Amino acid sequence: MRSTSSLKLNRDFRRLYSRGKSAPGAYVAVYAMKTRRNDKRLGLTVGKSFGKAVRRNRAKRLIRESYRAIEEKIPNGYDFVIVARGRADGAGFWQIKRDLEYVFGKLGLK
RNA sequence: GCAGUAAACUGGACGGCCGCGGCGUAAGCUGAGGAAAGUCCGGGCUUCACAGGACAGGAUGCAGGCUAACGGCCUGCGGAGGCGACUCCAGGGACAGUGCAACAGAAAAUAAACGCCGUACGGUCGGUGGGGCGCGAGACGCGCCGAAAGCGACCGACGAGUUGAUUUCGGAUGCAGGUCGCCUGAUGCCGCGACGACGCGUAUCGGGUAUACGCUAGGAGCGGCAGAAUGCGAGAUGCGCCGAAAGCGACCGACGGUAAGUGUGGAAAUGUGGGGUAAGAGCCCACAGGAACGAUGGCGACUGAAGUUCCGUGUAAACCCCAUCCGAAGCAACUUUGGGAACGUUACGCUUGUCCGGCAGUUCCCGUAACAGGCUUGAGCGCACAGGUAACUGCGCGUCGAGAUAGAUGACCGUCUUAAAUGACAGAACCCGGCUUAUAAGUUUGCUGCAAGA
RNA sequence: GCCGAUGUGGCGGAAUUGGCAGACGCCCGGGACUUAAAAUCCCGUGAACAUUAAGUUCGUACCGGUUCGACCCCGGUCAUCGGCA
Repeated sequence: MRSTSSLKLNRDFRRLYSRGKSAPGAYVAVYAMKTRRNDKRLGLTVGKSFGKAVRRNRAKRLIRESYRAIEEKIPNGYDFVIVARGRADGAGFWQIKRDLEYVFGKLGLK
């Protein structure tokens, strides 16, 4: 992803959960927060209760691909955390992508 | 063809385009599995100064072989199951010792409670064609009513309870109406045994204190034997009371013998039949069963002819004994790069216990340390040949097939194979060998049984 | 990744040298008391079948094994919880 780096530290995730703006969708939930950087950072989370390793990897890949498809339309200067919800298990690529677009629209960042 | 059994394999292929990890200056090349899983075993590798000994602790447990090693694999042996192909088995030792075996049952591992048998033993009692007195005409069988007894069953009640079949006694009365070698006779033993349980078993039923059948406990009666007085002769019979010598019998107790029997139980001292005995017993005999020794064969587990000796359970996935093996920790190991503190010659430490021996700088804390190495060529994979029943081994040729570090494989399409491909189980984290578990659908081969055909 | 522990009614929690499973408490249901409720007292309560009554079978996370007999002993799965950095 050209203009996006990844979030890795636990304290970054904690800061977004407690102080970021959030919006739930059918399959994913997005936390967003403004930063003073001039690029974007993204963290992906799939909880352990979601399923075994194969299902969690599948969900992460679909979300990452969906994010890549709409990355150009999202402004810089933000951190995001995308959380996969339990219903996303078994969902197709188009469903995830439409839901992600809807959620980002809800946050007014599209 | 149907049914089965054993083994092996596949787990879609090719391409376009937008993205991701690794290698590479670049072009480009390459990128999850048969289980990558569970972490149940075994190793490599690394560190603990050296990796030494003993105990504790743990693991394994038929034989021979394979392997780096194993609790794995192969081939056999023994046992169990199957008509068979074949499958399954933690498969050493219970005469080294200790423990445990609830309930039921007389008794559960040191047998003896009941029973059976014996005794010139002790005690209690019984009945009797016997003796005395009195009454008196019926008796036997069947049916009715009531009571009692032993044997069983049941319960929100455990009781003078209810109930089942059986037996005995009594009562009222009805039916019926007997007998000549016969009547009385407590009781015991042997044999047969109508009937027969709500007990036990089997079958049926969706199920039941259901139904059916069988068996058993119980059991009138019949036959034989033992049993006290030389009974009686046409009413020989019946009932009540008194009385008790001898003999007989029963019960209780004592002493001894016995291991046949006793509804239980997973298991009761090997089973059946006969002899034998006071009663009994592998006490003896026949047949059958088991254990030890044993010729022969096999490297061995094992086999087990003839024969000899013997016959008190199970449990060691209870403690235990025997044999063999095991130093510990794990890539978050460890190596490399700082700062501070403490203790110092038997103190600390040597990676979960104890002791002995041995060693010399060791230990702790902080930087939520950093980032690099460890990190992928290895007991590797494929093919051919040779050895071996096989597991496996040797040798030759070819080949390189992920290496991430919040963690890379995804999206959209096309073509082909196909019943379907929109995928069943499932994602490497130092690396191997196994085991175990999950798995849609499909393919191939060997073998077995049945049926048919030639 | 490594190490360890636990699993018994609706809930907590007993039962162990291997011998009657569900003690005890809470919740729940029914009844008594009350005008009604609370509190209190009494009774019941694992599941299925059968209910007039008596009863039968299955049940200690799941699947096997050892044993006459398993919550307990052994092996294997599953789930949950805790610890190490």
